[in-house]
Amino acid sequence: MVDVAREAGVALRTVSRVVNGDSTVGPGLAARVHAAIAALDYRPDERARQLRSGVTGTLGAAVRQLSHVNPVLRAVERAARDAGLMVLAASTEDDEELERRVVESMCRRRFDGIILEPIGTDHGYLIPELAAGLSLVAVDRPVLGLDVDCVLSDNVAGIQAAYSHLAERGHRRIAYIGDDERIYTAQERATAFRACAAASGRAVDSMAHTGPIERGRIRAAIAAVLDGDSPASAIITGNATISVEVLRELGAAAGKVAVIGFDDSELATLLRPDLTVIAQDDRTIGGTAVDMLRARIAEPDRPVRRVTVPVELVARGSGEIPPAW
Amino acid sequence: MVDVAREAGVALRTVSRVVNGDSTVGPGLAARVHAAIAALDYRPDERARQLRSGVTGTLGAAVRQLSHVNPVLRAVERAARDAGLMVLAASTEDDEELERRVVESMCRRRFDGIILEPIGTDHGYLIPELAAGLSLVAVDRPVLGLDVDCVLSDNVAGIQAAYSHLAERGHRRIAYIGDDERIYTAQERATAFRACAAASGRAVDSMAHTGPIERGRIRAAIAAVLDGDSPASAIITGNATISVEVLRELGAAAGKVAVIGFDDSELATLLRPDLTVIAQDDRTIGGTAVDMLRARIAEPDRPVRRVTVPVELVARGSGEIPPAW
DNA sequence: GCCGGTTGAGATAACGTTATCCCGAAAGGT
DNA sequence: ACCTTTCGGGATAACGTTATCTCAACCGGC
Repeated sequence: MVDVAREAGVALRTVSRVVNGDSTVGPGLAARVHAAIAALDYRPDERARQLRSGVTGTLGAAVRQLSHVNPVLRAVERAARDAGLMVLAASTEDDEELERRVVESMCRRRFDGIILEPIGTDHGYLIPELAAGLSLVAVDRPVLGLDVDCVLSDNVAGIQAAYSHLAERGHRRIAYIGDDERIYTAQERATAFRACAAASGRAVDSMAHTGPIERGRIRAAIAAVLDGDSPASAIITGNATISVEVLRELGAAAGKVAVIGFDDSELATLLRPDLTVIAQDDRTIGGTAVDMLRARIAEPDRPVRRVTVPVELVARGSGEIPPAW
Repeated sequence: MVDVAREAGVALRTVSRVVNGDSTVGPGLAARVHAAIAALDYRPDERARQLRSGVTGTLGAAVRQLSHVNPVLRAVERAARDAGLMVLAASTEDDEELERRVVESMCRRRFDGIILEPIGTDHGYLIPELAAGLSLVAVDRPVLGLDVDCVLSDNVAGIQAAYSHLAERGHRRIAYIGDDERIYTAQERATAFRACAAASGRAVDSMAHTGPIERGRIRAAIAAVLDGDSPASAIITGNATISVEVLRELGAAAGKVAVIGFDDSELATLLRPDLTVIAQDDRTIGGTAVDMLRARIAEPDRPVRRVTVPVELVARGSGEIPPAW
């Protein structure tokens, strides 16, 4: 910048004014400065600008896997863009240690705020950051043990809707195959399922199968649920990946048993019959997360809010298969 | 930092030494400084550190859609992490203007280098950045008109492999349904297909259908190719999204016509028969991109390299369906 | 001819770090 | 007792910006 000033024969401050489009600089000087900028390949340094001016205009997004389908992240990017903010994202890979490194790195860069899909149970490292003024909104799962803004889907209502949908169509034996219950959403959905089953007076244990997503486990769960003297006539799955694996294992039998999947996906309309799903409102979740983050940035001491976004049951066929008597 | 120094009763420079784990500071003083850091909720400012020290340790990734499946990005993140670099990513949304904003923003932040999935045809805005020392590697598509490092899949060999695979199994009428040819890879694949068809002495035009991904267009293309007096017995698709749409439209007819899809995906083993695909070597593409970027950062004047990564035909069933005579 | 207001532009001091240079004291050798 | 090392630590000056203050010149009005 000092070189540009010398080249243009003006003061340092005038170069800054030109770069920032300050109107108090005459057109002649501005042209000289622009010429000097082009001649010297001058690039302004955002870090120095932020350091001096104090504004960053940047949001961080720490999500499980950047390279996976993540409609919430898409909504976050869109909402942030509409608000004139830039989003820089990184993956946490479902690794607590990596999550910590990513978030701390974003803090050191003084991002205005962070949207986090939290993993694991120990978020103690956040305490000093929050004390030092970090604005944070958790998405999809709460930050356990810490009073932090968050936006969640209504998992319980989703499972209830699926269960009722099936029960109303005459299903008496409804099974649930879900993800590892160490994951918050998986635990919440499985618990909701067990409550539904218990409320309708049925044996719970034989119908709820949860654990890590492995082909062998899914196959065993399906076998346990469909074989035997009183087989299930309907299956609710715990998330999109489980849905894929269950449908893969069911194969030709997919038309014989009712299936409702948690999470919508492009697969849902590829299969025959199309998959009935409990769809999360990703647009609303992402948009709300950005709104809440901006509100917290503007007013750090505002009360913590926990927002639950409704889900929607989308009937497409697989959930409307009647029980085989 | 100056507050911490005062609190601990040491010089500013000593706080910096402690934060950076400099061994020349005595354990007693270090403990005092750490206590002061904790007491004052001091967070080091990465921007100031970078400004002074000159090192950022950060790579930018500008990809089409963060929230879509992108195995290359995953490989990039992994390789960068192994090299001790942080990756911050943003979406370009297939929008030239947004790509420019994202890349320029990363430049102003002085990221060490950028990995870019370039879109569109006009990358003139990159010229001054490159002149000013930007390290950049293009992935999946080249930066048209500019001599820039890039890592590409061997699209031509992939199409040739698919065509031969089908021809060897007796298919005489092979069709291609691809993406909009304004997209580089789509154009390259379509051209390769036409060359294959011409080489085997067949009419080309009626068998190659390209254009934007819209359900109506795909349906019309399939109808044009399968109906009529000499219907195609095999279809090659131009990318994963086209594969999904083609299979959706084929429906029950999917078992009657051979299909080879470009790009592997989790869908491929969900359908019956499983989908034969031309799989890109995402791991190698991502890893190579990071290697090349690091090499260019280390040696800005090294000659530009264009690397083509082989693809692999994975036979799973759908590509081995014999022609129906 | 003087005064108040506007307008264009320079000087200087931050922002929060680290690099460089320097110094005092303790340790070790003759 | 003196000289040299080594080591712990301080003072000061950058890094590339912008905020704040200042100042000169110009202009119209009375």
